[in-house]
Amino acid sequence: MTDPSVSERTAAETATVDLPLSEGDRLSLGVAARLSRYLQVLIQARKMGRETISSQELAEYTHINSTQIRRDLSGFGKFGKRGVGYRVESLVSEIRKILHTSGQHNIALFGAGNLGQAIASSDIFADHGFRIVSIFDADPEVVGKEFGGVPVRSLTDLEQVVREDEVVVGVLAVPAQAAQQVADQLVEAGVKIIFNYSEQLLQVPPEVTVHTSSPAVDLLYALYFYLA
Amino acid sequence: MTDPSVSERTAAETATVDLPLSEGDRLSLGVAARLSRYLQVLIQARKMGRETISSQELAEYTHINSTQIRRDLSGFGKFGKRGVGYRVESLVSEIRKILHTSGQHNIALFGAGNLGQAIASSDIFADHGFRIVSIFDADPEVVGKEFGGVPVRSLTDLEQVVREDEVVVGVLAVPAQAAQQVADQLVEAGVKIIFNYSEQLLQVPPEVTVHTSSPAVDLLYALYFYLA
DNA sequence: TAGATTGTTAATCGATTAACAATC
DNA sequence: TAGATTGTTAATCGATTAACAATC
Repeated sequence: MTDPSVSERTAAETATVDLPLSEGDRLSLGVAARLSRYLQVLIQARKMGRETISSQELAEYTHINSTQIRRDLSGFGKFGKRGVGYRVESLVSEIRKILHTSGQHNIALFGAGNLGQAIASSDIFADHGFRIVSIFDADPEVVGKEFGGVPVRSLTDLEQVVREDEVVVGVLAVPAQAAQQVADQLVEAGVKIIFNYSEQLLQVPPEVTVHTSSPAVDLLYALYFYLA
Repeated sequence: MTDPSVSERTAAETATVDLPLSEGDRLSLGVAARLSRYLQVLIQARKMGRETISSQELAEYTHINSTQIRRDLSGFGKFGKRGVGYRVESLVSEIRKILHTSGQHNIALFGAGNLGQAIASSDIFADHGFRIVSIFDADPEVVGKEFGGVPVRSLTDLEQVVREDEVVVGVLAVPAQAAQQVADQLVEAGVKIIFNYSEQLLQVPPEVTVHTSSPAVDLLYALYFYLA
């Protein structure tokens, strides 16, 4: 609807439609997904001390065509310098503004097993502005411990933590057979985004978004192009 | 190029072009990605004892439009039954045939820390026909141990294992600062697909595919639609 | 039969790409 | 200046969707 590339328009229509996206507009699924991926690379490039980056380099790391990257970005402003590229630091903040994710967001982690501990002690979420406020585990033995500086609590505290710490995302690193029950409790507590690392297919109301992580599926996909 | 939906064709062209994809054709990136995701849901549905599934149900779990699912599948044959849906078991094997991934594929895992152990002891890869033949770790303390029945070996054995066990994928669950070095060794050994769980941006030759896992990016994306 | 769901068409929308002028 | 890279156009290709006949 706000795509400037649509052909077969009258001149009059084009004049109004080809304007850049105004702040209030909602991004298309594709644009939001791509901007998120640019951000991933930019954050890491910044860590490595890079000051500028070209659309060509972004293309290599994201596997997204460089023309499309420039096109995506130029829809929101002139962020680059011809002959130079984009300033990493400023592009990070521009994309965060566009995605409305400049702030800090709180998440709750479920499961203090190997995967839960790996997540808690990595800074993969922290780098993108997510703070793990609590780890929940069903095992009384681990409740009270800490991983990556985050305390492990009992599932009975779930609703209170969600409310008091304004948790917007629940990350499930629990066994498949426990996943649905935790999801139900998260839905009950009002959480609208569930990130599922278990293999369980989760049943949730339509207003709740479930993202199921699927490394094996990603592998199958990569493998196809290797085999074909 | 083999898309049956392209309009504006002459009748004569249509007659030859609208045929289903022949076995030798290479799938488009999009189709291959979607088929992989159908497979993920089907495998899990089968685990749960489901015998049939409708395009509508597949749509709910994959967030892919149900018409597109039917369209994707009907390009390869008439797999469904009107009024009933698709037989889970047979659809699994049909999609595996299309993706050329009916066989067993060997992978090597790098890093025996929390994440490595979590991967080794889950059956997320096994469910999709991937076998972890070896875990590699730089720490001599853990070399010789086993996780999920898979032995931990020294990185010096890398080339030999890749050759003898026909490893096609390397999965990196190592700290960011160790990732590039392992990637270099994998490239050296001839591995063409690297699955990167570290945050490191990897430099590899063009014939090697790197997939970098990015849970935080997926979260940012989900969050955008929650906030907007 | 009645209800459900596939397979398919037709129309529109968004993604992709090559090409290149503008400009740092 | 010369080289590099953005911003933008124009054309094509693939994805998306509604709708519905076919049929289980």
